[in-house]
Amino acid sequence: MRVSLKDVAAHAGVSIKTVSNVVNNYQHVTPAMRERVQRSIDALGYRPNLAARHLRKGRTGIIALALPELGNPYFAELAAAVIDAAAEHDYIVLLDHTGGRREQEILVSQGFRARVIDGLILSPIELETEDLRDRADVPLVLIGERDYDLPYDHIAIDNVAAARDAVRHLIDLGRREVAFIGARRGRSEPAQLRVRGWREELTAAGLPADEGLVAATDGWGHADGAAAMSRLLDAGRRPDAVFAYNDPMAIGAMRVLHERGLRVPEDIAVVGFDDVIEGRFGAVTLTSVSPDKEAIGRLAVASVLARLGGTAPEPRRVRADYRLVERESTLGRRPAR
Amino acid sequence: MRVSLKDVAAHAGVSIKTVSNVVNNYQHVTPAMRERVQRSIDALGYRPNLAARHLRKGRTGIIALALPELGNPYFAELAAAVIDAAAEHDYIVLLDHTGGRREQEILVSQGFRARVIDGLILSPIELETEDLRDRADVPLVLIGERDYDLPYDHIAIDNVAAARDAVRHLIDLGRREVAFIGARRGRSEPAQLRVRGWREELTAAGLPADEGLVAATDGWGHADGAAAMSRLLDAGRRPDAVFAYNDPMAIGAMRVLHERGLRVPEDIAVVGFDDVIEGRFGAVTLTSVSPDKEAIGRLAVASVLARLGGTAPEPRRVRADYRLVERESTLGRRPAR
DNA sequence: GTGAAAGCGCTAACAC
DNA sequence: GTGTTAGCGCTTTCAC
Repeated sequence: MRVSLKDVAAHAGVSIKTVSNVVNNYQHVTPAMRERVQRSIDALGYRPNLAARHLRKGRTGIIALALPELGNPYFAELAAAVIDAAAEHDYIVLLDHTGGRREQEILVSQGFRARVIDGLILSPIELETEDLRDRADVPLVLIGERDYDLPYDHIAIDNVAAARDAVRHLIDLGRREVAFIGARRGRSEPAQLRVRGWREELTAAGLPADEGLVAATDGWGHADGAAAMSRLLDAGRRPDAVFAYNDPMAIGAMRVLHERGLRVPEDIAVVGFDDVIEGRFGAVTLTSVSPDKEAIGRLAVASVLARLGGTAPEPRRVRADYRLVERESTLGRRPAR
Repeated sequence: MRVSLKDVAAHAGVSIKTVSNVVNNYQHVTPAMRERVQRSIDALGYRPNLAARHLRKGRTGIIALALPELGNPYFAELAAAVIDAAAEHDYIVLLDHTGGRREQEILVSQGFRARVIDGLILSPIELETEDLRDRADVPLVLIGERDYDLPYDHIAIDNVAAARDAVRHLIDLGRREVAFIGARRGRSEPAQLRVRGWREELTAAGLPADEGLVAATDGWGHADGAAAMSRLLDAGRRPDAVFAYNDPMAIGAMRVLHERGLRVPEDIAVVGFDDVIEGRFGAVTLTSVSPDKEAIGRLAVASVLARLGGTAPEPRRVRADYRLVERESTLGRRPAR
């Protein structure tokens, strides 16, 4: 059976409170007493019962992280960053995946799936502003590329600027017809900011932002990128560059180009988003926007904990860093990886 | 403030117990009473406090899943499978990553990091048999390719057989010098079973199992596979086939072959392990052993819960299915993906 | 079928 | 500095 504070107290011949003091590193305990109690703790193999502590304190020590999918390495790496950042504050992370589906995201945001959490970090895809109006009581922090006008902290890179940088890079290389792969059908448009960046930069360069070169997709995986690329080509379009919503889609698109005998970057240059490890090891390495995942994770955790501690200022947008990593899919083979 | 059972009881003019009965769907409650209480529950927006319930029942409703890393999509997909399987039983999953480091794995196995869990599913890399002798009290289920002689449930595919199938496939294609990439230095040898399969199948085919073609690595990512491949080639070896410990390593190796102008599969055929999505979208799609991740996740969860429920039989090994998916990296371009 | 009361293990007042 | 005690919100005997 499990040993409790009481057992330790009896074993050490002291009161429960004293044991509690030792366990919680309370200041005013004499070293002698501390050691005596510690000995009993070790002898009995006492481990605090968190459920009881939580009941008492009203805190669980758990924050939830809800991501669209784990299979995308970007989110996997982000999850690792959040888990590590939380661990530094003695918090543990409960991971959930929404599949990027609105109903799931709503459920998660209302604390349905994980009802034992102190706070929630959510990366929404389809969630709409109105879904967040009436929420459960735990602090919520948003991460990712959607743009919401709501009183929650939101950690993200500047998606418009990053997209502009990517398109600028392509234009600087002399490309004139830049396709965008990965806009979304329907009213929910997660890629909105990146499409906007694409449009703004083309316009700024005096180039037409040809909406016929914007390929919508249902999902955001390799296969969706491949399908979108195929559709574009089948429609008779032959852009000289492709900017994809994310790396998996860019890689899917490159596979199609390869199958059709089109060379990357000679015929078509490709830029992705997220800088996933996979992009560094293909036959053609992938140029990509690289968000500082570690910072996003760290900032998100800090944000939740600040709100939990009541020390948080007004809800705010926090910008994480990013940089454009140029590789073979735009520069060609010469430069080393 | 949070509403409790007591509040609901007062509001409905009944006792706490009656409300509890309704909340827990206890059988013997008159429909009239049930509805009256339900109305109060709805009116007050009552939601049960899980911490209290857990304290009382001694269960938390949480199981932990400890994986070497999330970045590897194989583990990410496995995590998704476990999360879904657990959700079907109203369990939530706490995800942890060990980095495949022994100390971390020991800590996790002793329930150090997550002390709120009812059970644990662990995928060990470096963990040794002796590390598991003295453990915390929650049920433990092992998954993955390590082989332990210990009284815990262990869910895995037949790694030796799968490796033999992979090598057999290469031999059937006429390959005679099959390298193995991803053995491990040091005493801990996670790849052990796969190396054994490699050795057995070569021997069975009357071919030499040339240990000089076994490349050891420190990690198991793309870069490790690339480095191992480079080393092999730099040492003057020119196998006509490579069997890699996992897909990322296989892809890393293919990148090196590509850089050196060696063709896959004409010059060197490549087989990976895990059937990660990435392998289906490279310039050369990757032949790979495809474990039934969904089954592994489902079986692991079922196993933990059975042990929790006390309905579990003797600790046992459970074999999940797998199949060899043949693609361009062994068959060449002709067959469709 | 429903109510009263004990207690899960812990923390935090408050006494001493 | 250490002990006593109440009570977090719930489930669960056991009466009624």
